[in-house]
Amino acid sequence: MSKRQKKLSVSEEALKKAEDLCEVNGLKLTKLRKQVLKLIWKKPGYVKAYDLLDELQKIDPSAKPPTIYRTLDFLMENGLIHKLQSLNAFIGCLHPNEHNECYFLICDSCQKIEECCSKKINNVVLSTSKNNNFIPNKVTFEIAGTCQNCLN
Amino acid sequence: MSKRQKKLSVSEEALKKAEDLCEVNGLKLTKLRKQVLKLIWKKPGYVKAYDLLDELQKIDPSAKPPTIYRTLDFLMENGLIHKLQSLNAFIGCLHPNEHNECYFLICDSCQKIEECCSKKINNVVLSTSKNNNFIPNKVTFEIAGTCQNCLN
DNA sequence: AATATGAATGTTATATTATAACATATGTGT
DNA sequence: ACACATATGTTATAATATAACATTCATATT
Repeated sequence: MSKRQKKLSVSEEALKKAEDLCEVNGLKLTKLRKQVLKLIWKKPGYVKAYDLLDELQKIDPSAKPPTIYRTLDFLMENGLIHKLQSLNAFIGCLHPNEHNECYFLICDSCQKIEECCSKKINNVVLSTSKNNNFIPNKVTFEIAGTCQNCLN
Repeated sequence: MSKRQKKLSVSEEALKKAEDLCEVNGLKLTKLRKQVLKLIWKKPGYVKAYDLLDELQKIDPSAKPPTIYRTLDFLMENGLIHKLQSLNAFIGCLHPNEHNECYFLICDSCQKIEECCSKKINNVVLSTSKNNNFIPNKVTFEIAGTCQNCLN
């Protein structure tokens, strides 16, 4: 990386990764989809669908619930965002592509989310699935609690 | 157990456990709460809140959404049922009392749920929480996929 | 028994989350 | 120019959940 190259923000980097990933996989990251993804990354922590809709309507007044939900579906299907099932909320994915199982540490106090990946989790999912003759498809693993910061 | 003693069904046993647990802990398993718990156990697999409401209204026509949701809250708080976050659905708990972490294998095809508990899961939650200086409070762990039965 | 109290339930209204169904536009290949 | 598939627009409504306040009920105390 050259010295002159500006360091990208997390959000910019996420956008760039998304563009690359779509390019490579022949997916269309349309204007709408890019806008929504940007809005998701704009807020720290997670976003609710209807808050997102409010934001989007500032840019595009014709946006309606299906606009958001369809876009969220696209982004989820392609691993660019995750849904937090215990919160009915959405969050950008830090590492689209590289998906093995990930899980989330959700701070009840400050609403920050830590996305984690671990072989251990993956192993537990695989081994326990195997023990139960179960073929896993989609894993939801969310741990709510209190983060370091909020303990003090 | 005497030879004459009838073997209890899963549902009957669950009700009995619930009664005992409430007795011991000074909780009131009111008529309403018992009715709802019975309805939850009546169906194999999971139940949706509004389906439960429909059932309850057959017994008690005055039942309304808060009736159900308040009762579900009581049952959840006291470990008698679980909420499946990825389905917005509820299911009776097989082993109230003994709660360490449990997780759910959810068959997408037949809607059957396997509730599992494992030290491994518990360990993973603890170790990864520790690594992140995170104090876990509530764990949501749901694996959707296909069960043995549905593979054939 | 009368009364006070808190917990549980009843009741009305509404908030929040999500999708169905159909219409229109847009991009791409022929 | 045309056909086709995909994406978006639009209207309506379904599904999930809670707030706020009123009433009832159990029980503990007097």
